[in-house]
Amino acid sequence: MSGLTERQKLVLALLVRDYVDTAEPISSGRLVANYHLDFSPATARNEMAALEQRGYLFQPYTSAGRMPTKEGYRYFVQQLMGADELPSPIKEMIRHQFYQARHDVDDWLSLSASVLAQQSRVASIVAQLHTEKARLKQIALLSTRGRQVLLVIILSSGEVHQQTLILEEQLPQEQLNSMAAQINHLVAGMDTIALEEKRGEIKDTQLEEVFTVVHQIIRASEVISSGDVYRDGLANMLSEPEFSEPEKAKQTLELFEDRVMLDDLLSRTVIESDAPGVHVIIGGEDTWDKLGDCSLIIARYGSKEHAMGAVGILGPLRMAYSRGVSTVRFVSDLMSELVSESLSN
Amino acid sequence: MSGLTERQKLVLALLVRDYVDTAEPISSGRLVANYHLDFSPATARNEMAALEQRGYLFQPYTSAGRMPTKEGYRYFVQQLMGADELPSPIKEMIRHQFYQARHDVDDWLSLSASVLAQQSRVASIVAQLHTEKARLKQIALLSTRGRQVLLVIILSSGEVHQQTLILEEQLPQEQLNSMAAQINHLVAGMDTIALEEKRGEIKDTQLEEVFTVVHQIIRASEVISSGDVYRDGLANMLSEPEFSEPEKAKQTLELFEDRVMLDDLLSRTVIESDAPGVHVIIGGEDTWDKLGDCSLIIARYGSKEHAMGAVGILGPLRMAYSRGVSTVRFVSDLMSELVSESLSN
DNA sequence: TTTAGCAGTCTTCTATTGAGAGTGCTAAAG
DNA sequence: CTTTAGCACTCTCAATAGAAGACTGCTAAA
Repeated sequence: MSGLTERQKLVLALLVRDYVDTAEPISSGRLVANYHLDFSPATARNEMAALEQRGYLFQPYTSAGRMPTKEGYRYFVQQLMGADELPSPIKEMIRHQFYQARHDVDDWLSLSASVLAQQSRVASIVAQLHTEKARLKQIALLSTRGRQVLLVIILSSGEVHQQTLILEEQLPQEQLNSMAAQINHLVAGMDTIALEEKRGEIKDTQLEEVFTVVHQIIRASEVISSGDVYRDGLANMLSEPEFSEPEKAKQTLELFEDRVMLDDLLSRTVIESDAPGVHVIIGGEDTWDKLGDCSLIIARYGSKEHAMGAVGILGPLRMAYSRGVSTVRFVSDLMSELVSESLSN
Repeated sequence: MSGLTERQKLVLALLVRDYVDTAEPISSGRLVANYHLDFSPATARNEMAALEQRGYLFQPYTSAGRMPTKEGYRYFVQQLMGADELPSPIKEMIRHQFYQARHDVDDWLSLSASVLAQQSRVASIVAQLHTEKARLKQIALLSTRGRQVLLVIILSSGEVHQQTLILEEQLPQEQLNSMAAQINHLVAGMDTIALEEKRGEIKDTQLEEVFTVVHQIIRASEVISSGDVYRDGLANMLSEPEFSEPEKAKQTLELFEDRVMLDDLLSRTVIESDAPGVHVIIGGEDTWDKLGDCSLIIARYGSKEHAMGAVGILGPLRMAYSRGVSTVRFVSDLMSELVSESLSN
C-alpha cells in the first residue's frame, strides 16, 4: 500500500479542518463548495471512499457525511498539519503576563496553566517533574505555632519540599536552628543511600524524627513522579459537544482528577521519551487507553539537567491541533527561557 | 399565617426525603404507599396543596407529582431534619486515616477534602483562612539554585507563605542567613503599618527587594481571604441527574474553578458570621446568587483566635442534607481537635 | 479519469395518537 | 368539620407513521 495522493491529502486536511470547526460529519458537496475545490463532489466522494478504505475516515451511518478516525487525526498531525503560529499581539500579551509574574517562580506554573486554557479553549495541565537523582542541599526548621514546625527541604535540583511537623514538645527557634545546622552539616549533598548510612550517628530523639522525615521525602523524590500539578480550563471542555453525554464528561473529569493517572501520563510522555519538542497523543489505545477519547498535547520545559516540568493541554479528539501545538510550544519555550535565565548568574 | 400542622411537617419531610432519593416528582399516592401513612392520598393531596400555597413545594407541570422548592428545603433543614450521625465504623475509619497522616499537617487538608467527597458523594472544598491581623513572626531565605532563593514567611498565626525570588546575583547561603536575620531583627512582630515605617531604615538594595516582597505578602494576608483551596469529588457531581444538561454542569464547574468566587463564598459564610457550627446555604438568591442551583454545607474548624479554615461540601439542591451536615460537622470537629492538639505544648 | 444523474438509504423532524400518571374538585361518609 | 372515594380533566411521555432532506454509491457518459 503506497502513500496518499496529493489530492487525497488535500481532502483529508480540509475535512479535518472543517470537522474540527463544525463538529458535524462533512459531506462531499459541502467540502467542495466551502473550499472552492476544482473538482466535483463526485470526485471528492471517490477520494473520501479511498480514505475510508485506509481507515482515516468513517461515516456514523450509511450515507451521512464523514468524520476523521483517530488514525485520520494522527495522519493529519504527522503529515499534513502546518504551523499555526500564535499571532504576535497574543504572544506579546503572554510575555507581558509572565513579565509581571517574573518575581514569583510559583506563579509561572499557574500562569502557564491559565494561558494554555485560555488560548486553547480546552483544559490544561502543568506539572513540575523531577528526573534527577535527589541529593539534599539543605534543610531549614522554622517554628510556626505551638508544637508545629515547618520543615523546608531543598534538593540539589532546586526542588523545594515542605512539610509541617508536630514535635513532642515546643522548642525555641534557636534550638531548631541548631538542629537544622546539625543535619545540614551531617548530610548535605547526600543521596538516599548515603543518608541511610548516617542514621546511626544521630542520637537525639527529636533530631532523629526530623531525619526520618527528610529521608522519606528524599526517597519519594527519587521515584520519577510529579510534584504539584496545576490544572485549568476544565469548564472549557464541558462546552464541547462531545461532552454533552454526561457519561463521557464524567470519564474525562475523573481522568483529570486522578493524580496517579496524570502522573503516569506525564512521566510516560515526557520523561521516558527522549525526544524533545511537542508530543501529540491522539486518543487512547493499548498503551494510552486511559486517555479514552481525549487527546493530549504536551511538551517538556527546562533542560534535563535542571529542575523541569511539563506543560500541556487535554481536549477532545476533535481539537485544533495546529493551534494547540503552537500554543504548547510557545509556552514551553517561554518557561524554558525563564527557568534557564533564573538559574544563570 | 401560622405554622405548619404536624401532618404537614410530616408530609414535607417525607417528600423531601423521597425526592432526594429518587430525583423524581413525588405523587400523593406514592408517598402514602411508601411510608404506610394512616391517611389517604386525597388527604395527602390536600396537605400538599397547602404546602404549595406556602411556597414549599411546586409542580413541574399541572398534574405531576411535587418537588421541594428552595424554601421547602430550607424549612426542612431548619425545622424538620434530624441528626443523621455517621455510622461508628465509618467514623473510626476516618479517624484512622487522619491518624496515619498525623505527622503532616498539609495532608490533613487534602485528606479532609477526600473524605468529604467520598462520604457525601458530592464535591468538597477545604480551605485555609486567615482572619487575624497579620503580624510577622519570622522569615527565612534559602538558596535553591542559581539566583533563585526561596523566601519563607511565617506569620504570628502560624500561617506559612513562600515565594521563590530571583535575585540580581547569586548569593551564598551565609549571606542570605544574615539578610534574613537582619529583617527578622528589624521587623519581627510587626504588622503592615509598622512595617511601612521601617522601610526607610533599609539601605541595601537586595535587602530592600526582599523587604518589599515581605511587605506585599503581609498586606495580602490582611485581606480576609483564603490560602490554598483543596477540592475533590468533582466527578461525583456529574453523576447527579441535575447536571445532565451541560449548561448547568458548566455553570457549576465554573463556580468551582473560580477562586475568587469561592473565596467570597467562604469568607462570607465562615468569617463574617459569628455563629459557630455548620452552615447550610441552599441555593442562590440575592446575596448568594453566585451559588445558583447549588447548596453549600460548610463549617469552620479551629478556633477564632487561631484563624484556621473551613471545610464544606457543594452539591445540587437535591442533596442529603442530614447526612451532609453530620459529615461536615464530624470532619470539622476532627480538624479542630487535631489543630488544637498540635498547638498545645 | 472525471463527472452528471439518479436510485437508494438512513436520519431527522413533525404530527398524531394512546396510554398512563396524577391532580383538583365534588359529594358522600365519618 | 375532617376525611375520603370517585371521577373528570390535564399534561407528559413513548410510540408510530410519514414526509422531507441529506448524502452516498453506482452507472454510464463525457
